[in-house]
Amino acid sequence: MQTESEETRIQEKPIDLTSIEEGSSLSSLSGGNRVLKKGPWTVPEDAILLNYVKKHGEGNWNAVQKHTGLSRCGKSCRLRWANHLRPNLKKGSFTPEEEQLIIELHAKMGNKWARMAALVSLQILSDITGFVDLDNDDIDDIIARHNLIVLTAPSSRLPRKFSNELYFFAKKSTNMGLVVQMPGRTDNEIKNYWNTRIKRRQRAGLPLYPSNICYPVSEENQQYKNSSEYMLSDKQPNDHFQGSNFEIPDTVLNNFNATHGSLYSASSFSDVNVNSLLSQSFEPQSSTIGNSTLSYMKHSEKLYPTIPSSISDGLSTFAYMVVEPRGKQLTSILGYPCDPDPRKKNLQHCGGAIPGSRALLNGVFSAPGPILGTSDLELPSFQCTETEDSCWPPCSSTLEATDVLGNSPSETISLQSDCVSPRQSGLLEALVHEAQTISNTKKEPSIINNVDAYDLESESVNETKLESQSNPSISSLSRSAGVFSSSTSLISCGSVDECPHSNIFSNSNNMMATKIFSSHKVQERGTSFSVDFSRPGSLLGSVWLEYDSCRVREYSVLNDSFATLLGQDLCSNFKPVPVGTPSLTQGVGLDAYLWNKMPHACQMP
DNA sequence: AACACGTACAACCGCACTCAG
DNA sequence: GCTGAGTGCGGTTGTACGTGT
Repeated sequence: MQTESEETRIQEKPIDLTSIEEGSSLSSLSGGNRVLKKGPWTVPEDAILLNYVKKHGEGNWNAVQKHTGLSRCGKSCRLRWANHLRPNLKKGSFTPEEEQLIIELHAKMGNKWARMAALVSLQILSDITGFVDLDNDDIDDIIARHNLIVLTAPSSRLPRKFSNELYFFAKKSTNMGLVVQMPGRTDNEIKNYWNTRIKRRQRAGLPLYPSNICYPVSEENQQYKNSSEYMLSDKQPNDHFQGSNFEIPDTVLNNFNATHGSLYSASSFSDVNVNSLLSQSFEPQSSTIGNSTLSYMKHSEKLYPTIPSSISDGLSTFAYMVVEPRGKQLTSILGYPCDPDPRKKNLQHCGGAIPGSRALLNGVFSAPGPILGTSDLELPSFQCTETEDSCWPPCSSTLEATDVLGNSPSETISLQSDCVSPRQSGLLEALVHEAQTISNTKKEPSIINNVDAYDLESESVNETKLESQSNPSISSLSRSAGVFSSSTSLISCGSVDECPHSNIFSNSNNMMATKIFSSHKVQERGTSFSVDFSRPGSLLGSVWLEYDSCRVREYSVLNDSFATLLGQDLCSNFKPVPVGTPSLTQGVGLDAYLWNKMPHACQMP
């Protein structure tokens, strides 16, 4: 927490490293006699770190000092980023619902702050979107009973670089999918909250857990310890939760089904993406990508009445991408103040780009983001709040397409695709197909990524033209391609007819092999699905696509995250769950994998 | 106004884990 | 298999702020 006086003091400092180092009254020596500053971060330091992440992405924090001269150790940089600079952090007081959830989670999990943070963030997602009303139920049970496929992992098992705020949801038998990067609470927040709460309660002589938290902590924790897969364990210790009446609002789903639409949701599609845009201004804008222009809509429900208000209400925090069915517009609904300007509607067919995404294209990309020093950002943190519509608003900046590795924009990716129709197919399925397509066509050396030709009406997975650069990662992903799908359409990642070039972005340098989850159902029907999760664009990028331009570059660290999450070895480790295999998802399709039921690679040991 | 105390939060520290070489 | 770098997590500490006396 930075006080006003402190902030004033900080802002008086010039933004140069000298001042930072000179101001290191609290400093220590590290290796090489490098003086490392301790204590509160200053605005210049934040700017340096932000700029670094913008250029290089997350990770390799120790390199920050080397590359920027910032007198902070890598751990400090990571912490600062994770707890304050990272976009989509929800700050402010905990809501009663959050508090209740924390209590429950702590009763079940103990001091697993990071994991609790992820789950609390999930609740936040629920609150905002209305898509998943967790209603304090056990999340695993919810996921199972509602046929959700969830790609998430307890943060402790997440591979490196994977944002533990990143979740993927897919409602089976629908065309809906959610890819969400949680506007979450940090573990530190929850930890602090809990500690203060404990102290308060202890001081007041109150029991640690309210009476409605009836399961003993020790027992739960013991079970938790015994289960390496708590989060999505087969049998949760609190099975009494299963009696809860959780329901995903079918109306939400039906609305989309009615239009054969699909929904993506993402609050932030890339930490780095957004972060990279921090220097951008806040101004509504449209984006031009190739021949396409992206538009942002402020009031999505007006333009797209099928979007439940509960969802649209959350657009200030989340970015949603609605993928309309074939013959309809592909519309991006971004979780930022969108421009209802009808003049920009003509751009909708071109799909969308996520503000802040690094999915920068050859065209002009609208990159929303606060400008340091020009926005009313809360200092020292830049995180969004639920109600901050101004968080990551569109801006009229043009970003040079530069990937996380600093590759030049000229290193573009040529994408070609036949139009995708999400009808009768889920985005995920389309993605699965995409990966397969990649696998089948990876031999084409000149282009990195493919674009799906995914005729959902016929459920054919042909007509896809993949032009993929000869890339080891592609090969890797192809080899590791597995299946992650259900018999029904899960996610429609495709574009529409008007968008013949559904492009997925990929950073060849960061591309990782695919991890694909297989449904026995899929295998039963012999469908060879494969999802290129090394190109999270398959999950995400496909909706913030460049449609007209055939050359795209993937700058999304989110993609990296997905790729990392999905890893490189899943396929090899993956063992399809046999039909009839007992599952926690009793009565639920086995393709609704929970973590402990997912392919091994999903279960980070 | 000054002080003490409690609260909230940022940041640091130590340990453990992962992964590449 | 070993080692070191990088990273994540939980515990702890430091500090600013609010409030009551």
